[in-house]
Amino acid sequence: MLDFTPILENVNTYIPLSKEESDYFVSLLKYRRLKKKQYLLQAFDHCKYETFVLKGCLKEYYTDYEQGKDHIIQFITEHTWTSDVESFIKGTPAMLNIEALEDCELLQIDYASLELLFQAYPKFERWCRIIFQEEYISFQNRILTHLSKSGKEKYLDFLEKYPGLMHRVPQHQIAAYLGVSAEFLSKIRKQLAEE
Amino acid sequence: MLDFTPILENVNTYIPLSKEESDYFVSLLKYRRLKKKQYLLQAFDHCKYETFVLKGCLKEYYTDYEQGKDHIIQFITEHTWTSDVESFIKGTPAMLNIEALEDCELLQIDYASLELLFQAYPKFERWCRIIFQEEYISFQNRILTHLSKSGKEKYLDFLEKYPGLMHRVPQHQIAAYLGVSAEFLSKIRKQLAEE
DNA sequence: CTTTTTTATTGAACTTGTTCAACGGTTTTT
DNA sequence: AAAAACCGTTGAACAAGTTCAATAAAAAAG
Repeated sequence: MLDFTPILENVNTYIPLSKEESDYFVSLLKYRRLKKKQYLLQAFDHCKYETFVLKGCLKEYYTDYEQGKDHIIQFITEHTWTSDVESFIKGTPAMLNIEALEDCELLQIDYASLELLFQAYPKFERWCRIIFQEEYISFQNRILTHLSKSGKEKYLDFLEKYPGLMHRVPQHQIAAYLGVSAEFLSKIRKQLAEE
Repeated sequence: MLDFTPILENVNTYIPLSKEESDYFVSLLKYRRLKKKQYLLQAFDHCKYETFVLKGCLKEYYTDYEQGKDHIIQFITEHTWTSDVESFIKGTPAMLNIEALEDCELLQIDYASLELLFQAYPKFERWCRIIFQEEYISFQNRILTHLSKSGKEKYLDFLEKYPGLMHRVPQHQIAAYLGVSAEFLSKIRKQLAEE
């Protein structure tokens, strides 16, 4: 039997839900599993779902075909949401890939269901607004980091902000998140170890 | 007499408003002028307003005291919104400065008024949610740019995305937005001119 | 258990971008 | 009208980060 506690807690942090509201919300969710290396979303497809991670870890990234390089926008771990927002909302082809780095358990809601939810209980608009505000703030901080910090500083910040992720994700992918080459990250770590 | 057309159009893009809703919204707004070089917000103050720009141009930036450098998050021009979102919502001290680059005319709404508005007409939550979604997408693209592009490419992208701003804002501030030194931007421009 | 694939490290040569200092030309301010 | 502050450019020396190629270790697949 499926445990909806984590997702309900996630919503309840921002808007208190009645039994009726919780039940309706839960009735719109679909359960899905994904094995390591499988795609939740591929670039150029239409992103049909907002996805909540119950278990596992994924990466959301952009592939630059000219350079032949991946750039990681975000790692997505337990109890957070992911989607290609623009594709989800506007129905345009996705720009991003989302791929499982571990076996995952997920809950998904599609666009039509979300609109039903908003119409039935407008307070969910508020919840969604607050989620986006939070993500906006964290993207803003990420931009500041890129504007002002060296590779070494970005790496140290990452360790503080996402403790444990370093041992869960291959190092060259951390590099693709920080915006440095895999080789350079290796040299940063060597230098830090020598201190 | 004040012209509320631009701000009402801005809202109406996302949610259609009745006369009553428009009137109530407008009644909550305060008009304000700012001269060039004046602050709309200073770091460590509390950001009390969301601000809509009727006329003029501002910069939103973070001052790194260790390095003694400013890093520009965004230029804000006509018909867009600005605030230090985290400070506005959570009441914490602002991290950012917002300063007029030209004489400005502004409309402002404070936190209490915005909550009144949300309670009176929940559809404004939707509007606010969509605004944040849009800004989220544009921040995401900015991060991708920083992950994948050289100084020259970032500059060319900037010219395309914000035509005219180059001639409205001092060049060294464009550099502080792009994340390169003022001298290097000058060299990029020289190189482009020679082609 | 063996093969293949993925991952991390290292060094050398190279590229991109920074720093510093100097200069001349505008704007502002007084 | 003079002085001060601001702005953009340039060159030389330097620092940060990339690329490429080689190597070894670890993990996944057969």
